Order: sequence, then C-alpha cells, then structure tokens
Amino acid sequence: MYRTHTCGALRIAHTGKQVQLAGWVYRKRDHGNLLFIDLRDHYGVTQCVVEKERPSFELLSTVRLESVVTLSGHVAQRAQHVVNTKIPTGEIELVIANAAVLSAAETLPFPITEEGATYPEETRLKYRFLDLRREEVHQNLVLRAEVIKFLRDEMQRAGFLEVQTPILAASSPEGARDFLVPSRLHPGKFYALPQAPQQFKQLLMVSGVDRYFQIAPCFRDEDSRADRSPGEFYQLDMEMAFVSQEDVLATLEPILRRTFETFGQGRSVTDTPFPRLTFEEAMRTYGSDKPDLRNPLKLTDVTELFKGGAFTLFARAVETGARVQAIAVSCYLDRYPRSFFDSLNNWARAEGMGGLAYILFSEIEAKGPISKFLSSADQARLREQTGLPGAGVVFFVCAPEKCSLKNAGIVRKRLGEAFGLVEKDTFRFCWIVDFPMYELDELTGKIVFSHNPFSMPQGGLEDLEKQDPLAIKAYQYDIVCNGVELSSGAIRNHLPEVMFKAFAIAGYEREEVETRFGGMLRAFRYGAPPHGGCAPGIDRMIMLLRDAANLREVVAFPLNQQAEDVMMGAPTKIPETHLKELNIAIRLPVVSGGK
RNA sequence: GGGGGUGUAGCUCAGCUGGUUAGAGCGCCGGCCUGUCACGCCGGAGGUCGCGGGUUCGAGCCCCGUCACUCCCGCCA
Repeated sequence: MYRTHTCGALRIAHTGKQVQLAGWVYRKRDHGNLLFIDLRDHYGVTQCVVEKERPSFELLSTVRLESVVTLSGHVAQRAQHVVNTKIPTGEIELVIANAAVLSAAETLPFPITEEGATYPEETRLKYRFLDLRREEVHQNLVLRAEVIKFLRDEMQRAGFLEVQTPILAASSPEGARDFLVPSRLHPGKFYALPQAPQQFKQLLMVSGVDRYFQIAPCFRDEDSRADRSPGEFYQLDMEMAFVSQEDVLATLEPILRRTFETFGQGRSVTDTPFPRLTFEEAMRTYGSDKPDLRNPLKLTDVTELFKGGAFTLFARAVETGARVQAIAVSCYLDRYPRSFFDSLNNWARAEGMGGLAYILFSEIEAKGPISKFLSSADQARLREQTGLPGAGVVFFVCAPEKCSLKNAGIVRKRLGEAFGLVEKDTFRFCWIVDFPMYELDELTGKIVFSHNPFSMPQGGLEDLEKQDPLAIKAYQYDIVCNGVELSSGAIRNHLPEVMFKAFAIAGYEREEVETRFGGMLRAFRYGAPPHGGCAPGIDRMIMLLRDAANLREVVAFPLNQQAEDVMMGAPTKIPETHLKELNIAIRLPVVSGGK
C-alpha cells in the first residue's frame, strides 16, 4: 500500500490518526533542526514536518524537489497561529515518522512551484510531463475533462446519440491537406485521417439517426496559429435531421450558454437568443466575419465625404476605387498625447497600411493633421454619420476596396485595445449567418466555393440557375465568441440535383462529382432527410474559459508550431523494412533535403 | 512560401554609444538556523553570449549568412 489518503484529503477530523501519503516533494523549508515538506499530488498539498532526531530527517533533507516519496506518521492539528488558510489542508500537518523515496528527481529544467511564470515553449513541451505538474496547466486538464463531461451530458439530455465515426477514412479531395496512412493490404493506396466527420455524420442522418454528436478528433495538415493546433484538434461535432437553420442555432446556443455560465467563473454570458449578424453586416460594421462584440467600436463608410475633396491623398485614392472607413472613439482628448497617436500611426504603417489619419474633435472645434481639409459642414456630417456628438477622435482607414473592410477591422481591434474599450469579464456570443456560397478566386478569376461545398444554397435549384452565383447565399453559419470563431456549420445540401448544379457552377463536371462524392450521392438517392449541424471546437472553448494565450495551454500533449512532438520525437524516420512492407520508397527533394 | 519578434548560467532576465575579469534573482552544491508555508542568513560552483563568417586595435552589442523557437500573412472546403 502506497497511501492511506491523498494529499488533499486530511482535515482536523483526522487528528491523531496514523496515515501514509504519497506524492511529489513540492517545496522544502529546511530550518536545520526542523524540516517542512509540502507534499503534492493530483488532489492537493499537505504540509509534512520532521524533526532532526527522527531517522527519516537525513533522507528528507537531501531529497530533491519533485522526487516521489511516501511519508507516514500521525496527523496533528496546527496551532492557531500557524494555520495556512491558503490550502484546504492548512489546519493540519503530517508529523513524519517514516519516509521512503520511491523515485528520485534530477535537477529540474524549470521550477514547478512558481505561479504565473512563463517559460519557453520548447522547454515546456520537451518536459511536458513536468509542465503538466504545474498547478495552472494541471487545472487546464481538469477543466477540459469537466467541460467535456458537461457537454456530453447536455447533448444526451437534448436527445443526441453519440456515435464513433472512423479514424481511418477516405481522403477528401476538398479542403485542407489530409494526413495520409499507407495501406499494407492495398499497395499504393492510402487512408486519410478525417479532417472532420462531415460525410459520416451526414450519412448517419440518412441512416435514421435523428440527432448525432461526438467529441470528435479532427486532423488537418495545415500550418498552426495561436488558436489553431497543428495536426489535430477536437470538436463537439453534431448533426440534426429535419431541421432548418434556426432549429440548429436554437438547439446549440442554450448549451453553449450553460457551458460558459457553468465554467466561466462568474463572467457574464450573452443571453439567448444570441445576436444573428449577416456576413455582410458583420463585415460592414466590424470589418470581420468573427467580430469581437466586447469592442464597442464600429465602422462607417465615409468614402463620399472625401470624394473629390481637398484632402488629395484620399481623394485620388477614392478615384482609383479605394474606400474610406471611419472609426469614431469618444474620449477625453487631454488623456492622449501626440505620441499616442504617433505610435498608432507607426503601428498601422508596420501593418502595411499607408498610415492612420485622424481628426480630433473637442466639443467645439476639430484639430489634427487632416481636419483643415474638411469643411465645417462636412465635419458635422462626419460626426453625425459616425455617431460622435461630443469630444473624441475619428480615425480613417483608406484602402483598396477589396481590403478596405478587412484593414478597418484590424484597426478597430487595435483601437479597442489601445483605448481600453474592450469589455472585461464577459463572453459575447453571436452567430454570423448568410455566408456567400461562392466567391471569385483572385488569381484565376474563377468562381469557387467560399466555404463548405456541401451547404444548401439559399433559393435552391431555381436561384442556382437564375441568380448571379456571387449573389447566392448559403445556409451557413458561424458561432463566434469574443472574436474567436468556435465553429462553422450549415444546413446541408441533401438533393443530388442541387448538388450537381452547385458543383457545376464551381466548375465540376457531373462525373467528377459522382466519382469524388459517390458514397454520399448514393446515400442521398435512397431517402435523405433534410439535415444540418455544427461543430464547435472544444480546444477553443477551453482556451476562452481559461483565458489562455494559445491552444497548447489546454491540450495535454500538443505539437509545436512545426507539428513536431519534441518530447517523443514525432514525426520519425521509419526503418526500411517497415517501409518495404508498405511498398513505400522515400524520395526527398534534392535541394532542401530531409531532417 | 513570405514578414515581424526572440535567442546571454539549469530557469527567468539585465547588459548604455563597440572598451578591462559578462551580472542579478530563482535553482544547484556546502555551512548555520525548531514553526515555516515563495522560510531566513552566509559562502561556492556554474557561460562556446544559438551557430558560422565579416568589419574593428577591440564584438554579447555593428554587418552578412545560417539554425531554432514564437507570433502573423498565405493556407485552414
């Protein structure tokens, strides 16, 4: 027996009992003739104490931090003045009679004890098993488990059936790059790890499952970002039969709300129903299809105000098709010195925008570099259009039409932060709906799917045939929280004829669609219910809940940005014999070579 | 594939305009200490300043190249 209790278990009621604890030596306080050891395990920390005369004193005074030991003795109530109110076991301590070192630790590459300390990713990931011992990171794992259990309970209560879909699947020709798995039984052929269980969950709808969900692993061979794991991530994948778009939104949003209320530590959560913004509206108002609604700033298109005006820099740009977006910030001007605006201007230049023009408005007059170019009537119009009745600043972003809103969105985000306007302690959700079905490929000038080709186009076959493809919207929606895209979803296209037409517009021959998506098309010919779903990212939810800087904080064993596991050494070379069995020969590029 | 940032002791960092022997805190090793809880005090060891080249009387600092990590763009139906 290694222990009678865990390190978080003992209380005053245990006083006098003989107990044994096992755990890691968290901290040592050596007073020469008296040694304190804080022993830690998954459950907590317990102070243990030993006097010099005891036989185990010598052993414990030399044992290194993070060694694994067992300590036995009796539980003693602490005197009133030495109670530690910071920990649940702080009213007692273990008076050590015997000790044993189960596993000694070498000198640590970084301390486990320091709260809030940051260490280089490389070191942390190489010693992830140590990193995960740190309270903060350890609690991320605990929270993750609790959130997943909660979501599972919620989904089951809402009538969703959990189904596991294959990990070894067929390569999907659309979307991200696949991770491929060679087949031994079929030389030259490959499985692909699923980018998402998209097609399988649709097949489940055809199979008569009314509501499906899964905590689903997804694999994509794409470059990483702070909020995008390289390689793999988890989704709360869900799909529902016989539903319209509004049914899906109305089913998911209370579940998200309850999850964020339960685990948000008192932070407020948007009331249901969540606001629904059209894609067009989100772009026009916030310059982003994943707007952070904690930021109150909005964009106003003021191109007309500068057209042919005295400010020739803008006027000329507008003539060649540029747009001017204005962002008004209501504020007391004397709080912001010239250097503040200069640094914003420098930031904008570094971002590749010409700069950041602005007009300062006091209650009565306008100042700043370009104010003299606008007549007082135009100034009044500007105040009215951007909603700035009192003192403040109006910033201008002038850019070619195609990046006008996007640039202004980046500036909006920055201004929100710089002026400290971003609401704290809140989760602001919204749905973005009515995404365009198609877009124009900049390079080729061809029409391509702008998002999911399996989405149902609004207006059905008729609109596909008559409308300008670029005007057609899809029943496609994203759920966004605090500027983070948690998921996209859609009502699926379950009608083969509509699918053929939709793909034809994007340049796919009927036969090609038939070969690529034959499995799905066949299913849709035998009675397919209208269906749709969604798949909020689990990692991103935990990241939001923990206020984590990146996804690696909330994943037990994440890959680094180069998609390598520096702890275990993945990816690795494979012995020739193994490759031979798979009929695989490696041909590395001549110049760059392999690692 | 492209752009930005970082790289100095085991860890976190400082190091001025290029100037003598590269510093601090934590950790480590040794000593002292019976009520601490981030214990305290004294002492010590520990450095290819990522790597290679260049400029210079002299480079941690400047220049060129390169590598690693990280953030962003592309990419992510």
